Amino acid sequence: MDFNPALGDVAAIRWHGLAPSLPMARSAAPDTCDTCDTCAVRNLCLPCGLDREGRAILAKLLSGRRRLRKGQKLYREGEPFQFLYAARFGSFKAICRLRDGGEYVSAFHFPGDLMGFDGMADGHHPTSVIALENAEACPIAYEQLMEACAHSSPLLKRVSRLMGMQLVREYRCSKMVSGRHAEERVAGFLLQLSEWMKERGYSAREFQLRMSRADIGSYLGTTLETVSRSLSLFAREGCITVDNRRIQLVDPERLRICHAVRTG
Amino acid sequence: MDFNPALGDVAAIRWHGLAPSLPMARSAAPDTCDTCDTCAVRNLCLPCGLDREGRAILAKLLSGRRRLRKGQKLYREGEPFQFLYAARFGSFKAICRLRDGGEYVSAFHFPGDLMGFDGMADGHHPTSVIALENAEACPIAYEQLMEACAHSSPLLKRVSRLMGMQLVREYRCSKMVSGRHAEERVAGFLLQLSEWMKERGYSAREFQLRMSRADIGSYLGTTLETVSRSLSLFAREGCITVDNRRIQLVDPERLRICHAVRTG
DNA sequence: CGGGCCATTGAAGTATGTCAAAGTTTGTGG
DNA sequence: CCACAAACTTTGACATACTTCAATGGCCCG
Repeated sequence: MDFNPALGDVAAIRWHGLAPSLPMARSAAPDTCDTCDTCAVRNLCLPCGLDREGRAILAKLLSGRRRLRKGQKLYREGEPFQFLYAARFGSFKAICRLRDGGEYVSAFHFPGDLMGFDGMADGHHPTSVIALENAEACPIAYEQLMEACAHSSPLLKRVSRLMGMQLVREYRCSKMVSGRHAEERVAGFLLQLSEWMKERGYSAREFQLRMSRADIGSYLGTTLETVSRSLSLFAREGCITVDNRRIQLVDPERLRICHAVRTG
Repeated sequence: MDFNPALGDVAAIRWHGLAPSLPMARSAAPDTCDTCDTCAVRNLCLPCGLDREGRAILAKLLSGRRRLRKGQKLYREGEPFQFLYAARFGSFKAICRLRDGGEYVSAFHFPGDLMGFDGMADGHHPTSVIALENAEACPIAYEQLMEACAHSSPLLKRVSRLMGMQLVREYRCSKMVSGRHAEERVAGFLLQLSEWMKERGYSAREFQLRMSRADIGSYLGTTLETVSRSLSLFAREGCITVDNRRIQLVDPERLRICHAVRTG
């Protein structure tokens, strides 16, 4: 495969009328440079907690960004694993093909998340990652990152921690799904989303769903109809308001109860 | 908490009439020493692929073993994360408490697996790991391991790969569960178990389940009754034979079909 | 403005959870 | 080594939460 994941489809580069600029090329403008210092999510992402030296090392690993329009793929299932990607803005879903041709959503990613760890096992990505809206991600060459980790203990610690967080996120997901009724799953999903929004400085009470009901259903191991019905139910009970993809958590506490214990 | 995870319950040490020997103490007998060279699963575990130097570094990190009787805990939920544990023999389950007091099985572990990565995220284990039979695991001090990784690039690569495999295992599990009917899940579980047995040099066609039907049900997001019924069904159809916990895969190919597509 | 995607809601069928009872295996203590 | 108890497994009957199928309406993008 002579496909360079850091480059991607040419179509991905032209976007919103911007002049096509190769993402691997270092930008000429110094304020849109490839250090993390100006990034909105630097406190969630790799550089968080690193000293000046660690960040200098990190800066050398970063080279340009990948800009994606809604629906475009950051990487594809089966592609060789060469890069981790830090989500800069926009949101993403990871999908996984099943033998029978179906697909399911295995994860959602938001700014500050590191994506692509799944390729570490055997050097190929088992999932595809798709932008749910116009989005941008910073490719990080994995080999170089490991090399850098071998020289910078703080960087190694940071990377390990992020890997651990990825694992824990998986756990939390199965915890949310395991043995729970559909409504509890949807309630849990909304609460988790609210958490994520809060972490990123957005309102925890009101937010926009970036994914379809079908995506949510797939992620939660149920159907889009059940998701829709659950949302309608919560709205009828006054826990939330739903306006298409705009969600308002009117009574998060009650939603939490819905999540924890089955409502009668 | 002044509980030393590498030491564990004193009861865990007395086992099968063996003289109590502190697992942290280096064994006097040279052939039961703490290097990996004599271990049955060295080709699945950490040392795999490491050169002489890498293994020498690794040997210095290992100090004794944790011996557990059936039902005893290797580590507990909430405990500070200090060690990774390499499963040496026996099998394990990881359980995760839910808010409502219930528990669910989040993973099974077999010899060669590295356990405890989940603690990397915030320094505490979110799960407990319990021995399903008499078992032994090698504690590896995490801080020291990271330190060693900073000096040995091959070791770092090996550790990263194992972390990746852990992540992928999670993915595979959700893939097995996601959107599938109970029978397909059980079929998938048997096939995965068969894989694991084969990897470890045991028969892929005939093996003993180390876990209860309830454990399997919990792991697969269903009930013990459904697991039992699925097994009975497969047996009636001639795909497998079931003698309590002894399973024989008579027709793995047909089982694979049961796993992939719904049988009519 | 039109077409396609997405969301909502209803009705009906079914897979699976729940409850219960009986049989089996395993472990313990005399 | 045997006997008893506890834990586990199997199987049946029943209830129900959820999927599936279908039809309608809204939203967004070209």
